[in-house]
Formats: sequence, C-alpha cells, structure tokens
Amino acid sequence: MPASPTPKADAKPGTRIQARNRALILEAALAAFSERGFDGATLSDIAGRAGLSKPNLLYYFPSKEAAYLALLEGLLDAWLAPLRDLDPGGEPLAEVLRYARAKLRLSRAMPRESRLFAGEVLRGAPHLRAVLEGPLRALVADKAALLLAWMDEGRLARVPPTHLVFSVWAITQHYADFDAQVRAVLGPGHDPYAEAEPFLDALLTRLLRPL
Amino acid sequence: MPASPTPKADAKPGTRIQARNRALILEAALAAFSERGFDGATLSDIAGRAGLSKPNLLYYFPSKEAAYLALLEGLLDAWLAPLRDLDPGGEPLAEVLRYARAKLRLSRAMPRESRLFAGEVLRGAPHLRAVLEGPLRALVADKAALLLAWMDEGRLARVPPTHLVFSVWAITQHYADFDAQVRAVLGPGHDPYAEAEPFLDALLTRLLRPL
DNA sequence: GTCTATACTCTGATAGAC
DNA sequence: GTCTATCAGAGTATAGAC
Repeated sequence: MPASPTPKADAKPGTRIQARNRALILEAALAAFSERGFDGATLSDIAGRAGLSKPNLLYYFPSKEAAYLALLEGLLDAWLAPLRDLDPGGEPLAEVLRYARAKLRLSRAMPRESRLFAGEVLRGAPHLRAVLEGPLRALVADKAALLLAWMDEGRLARVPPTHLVFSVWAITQHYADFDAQVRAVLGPGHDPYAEAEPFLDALLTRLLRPL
Repeated sequence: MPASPTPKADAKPGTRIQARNRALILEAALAAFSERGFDGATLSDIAGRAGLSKPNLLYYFPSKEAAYLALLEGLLDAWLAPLRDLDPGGEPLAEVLRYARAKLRLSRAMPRESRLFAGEVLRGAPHLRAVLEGPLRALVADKAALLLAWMDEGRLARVPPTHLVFSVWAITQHYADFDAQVRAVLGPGHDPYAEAEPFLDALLTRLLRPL
C-alpha cells in the first residue's frame, strides 16, 4: 500500500472534486429527504440544492435509492453514539442522565437526521430492517443488561430497561420529529429543548432513584 | 326539514351507495397514506384497495389532497378525545394515569391513524398547521392550566405541564409510529403495549406523586 | 468528469360514452 | 354514477457528445 496523501477511511477512491461533490450531494439529500421523505424528494430538487445537474448526480450515485442508503449508513454511527457511550464504570443514575441529555442535544443539533430516521422507521424501515434487528438490537440488549445489573445491585429503581430506553428515545426525538407540533402548541417565545432538558432530568431522576 | 331515514351528522347528502363508497375510499386511503405517506401513496393503489376505478374515486373526492384532508379531519376528534376527557373533577394523579392509559390504548387500537398524523407532522404539518396552532393549542393550554392548578394545590408534583403532555404523547405514540423499531429491538414473543402500560403507570406515578 | 438531450414509466387528473 | 380511453406533466434513469 503506497503512501496516499489523505487516506480518510470513509472516502471513496477518487479525486478531491469527487469527494467534494459526494459531500455536497449527501448534504443536499439530507435536506431534501428529511423535509419531504423518500417519495416526496426528487432528484431535481437534490441536484439543484447540490448545484449539480441531474445526470451528474446520477454519476455519483447510480440511483435515488443508492443516495438514500449512503446517507442512512453514513449517519448511523453518530446516531447511536450516545447509547453506546453508556459507561458500565460510571455512577448509574448519572450515566442515564448523561445519556438522555446527550440524546436530547443530538436531537437539537441534528433535527434533520432525526426526521430522516423517523420517516424511515415510520414506513416500516424497509431500508433499515437488517440494522434494527442486528446491530441495534444487540446494542440495546447489551445496555439493557447493564441497566438490569445496576437495578439488581439496588443502584437504580427497577423498571423494564428496554422500555426505559424507548421512553428516552421517544421523548428526545419527539422534539425534533414533531417540531412543528411542539412549536405550534408552545407558541412563540419558547426554547423547547432548553425547557425539556430539566424536565427530562427530573423525570428520570424520580423514576430511577433508588428508594 | 322533512323526515329523512338516517340523518347521520357526518354523512354528506347522497344515496346509501355514495355513503358506502365514501367510507370504502376513506378506509383505503387510511391504509395507503399511513403505509406510504402522502407522496408515496398513489390513486391507483387507493382505488384498487377500495375496489373502484381511479376516475370513480375522483368522482367522490376531486383530488388526492381532498381525500387526504377529508381523512385527517374525520379522525381529528377521535384523536384528541383522551386529552379532552381529562376531568377537572377527578383525582389528579388518577386522571393523568387514566389519560395516559387511554392514549396508549388508542395507539394500539389505531396505529394507522397514529402513523398518518405522525407523517403529517413530520413533514411540518402543511395540512394541519391551522389545527395545531388553533384548536390543539387551545386544548393543551386549557389542560395545562388544569394540571398547574392541581400542582398549585399540592395534589401533583410540580413539573412543566406542557412538557408533561408532550412526554405522554411521545411515549404512547412511539409504540405505534416506530412499531418496526420496537418490534425489531424486542424480538419475537413480546407484547409491546402490554409491557408499556405498567411502565408508563410507574413513570407517571413516580414523577407526579406529591412528596 | 460533466454536460445536453432524451427515453420511458407512472402519476394525477379529465373527457365523454354508457 | 360508473366506466374506457386518454392527456399533460413529472419522475427516474440512460446515451452519447464534449
């Protein structure tokens, strides 16, 4: 393997202009797919946002679905990072609170990514089924075992750990996925995420604090 | 007003066959729109499910959007009923638990409706913005005031009432909207809703029980 | 590597016979 | 009221010049 200038792990072989265009397309695809869904987004729209022609877009990704899949796969790791970071060596309640806070901040920082995944799962996860049943299920099982161990030691109140994880997902992603509803109900002059953080803290503390 | 045989309030004027076909179409539209979204669903698909031809479908609803809107509006009342039923005369914690349980059971009984609304809100609620900012906001404000009064009286622990409502929505609808993910993570042999109900009970009880 | 031009399919919607 | 036939337009994708 001869010396290559910038051997990034996830960069497909090619020129700098190729890497740049792939990045432009993925950014445009994220915007389009998260706003309109897979069926609602069009290649024209994506190409326009990326500043490329439609055939040129299809030179980089052979089909609409290929671009969509590349986008999903490229974002998966970042999306699951907070749960993966749940630390067996930490203080149980503090770890759960840290996890929930990180997930809420991820929703705030990456609402388009949240809506992209939400749309995919809402339609039955036709492109992600294997990931959900494989790596995701394994990750949740691992962390559920950790939570259960903490509960067995009396360091957390006993609740079904998987459903605890679901509720953290549900609440944190709610603020990104149903942003339109949250803002409509709250009205102007609110910062939903800022208000949600202490609430989520209190909720988890009262739920999980050992008696 | 002469005697009419069956003067149903929501039946458009017309023959029995018209009422029947409208119902068939709305049922087919619910199935199609909830599975594939507004853009993904096609008139051919809806017509096929309803057992009608495409032009015949368009005789009953002048456009795809008209059918979609009729569907949304027809379901709104049922969707908001549980929150509307929160009773100022009841015992606070029991009322909240009853509300959450009713909402969870609604998700279980009407998952297609849940996914229909979820898809709409996920895309920014282009067809429901007026409802969200009007009647929904008013309803939530009304019930938030009730919850706040209960908290002021020391009958519920103090939390931001609007975010409490959000968290009930988030958790209960999660099981319908992200059903594919929930089932993939749990694996076979689980009844997600049955497991969620006591968990949700415990969560709300520990969160809201006065000290 | 990127563009113009275009092929082909399927969409939502309409016209008009019955 | 319901059908057959059809339209115009938009969609994804491809061919081939540059």
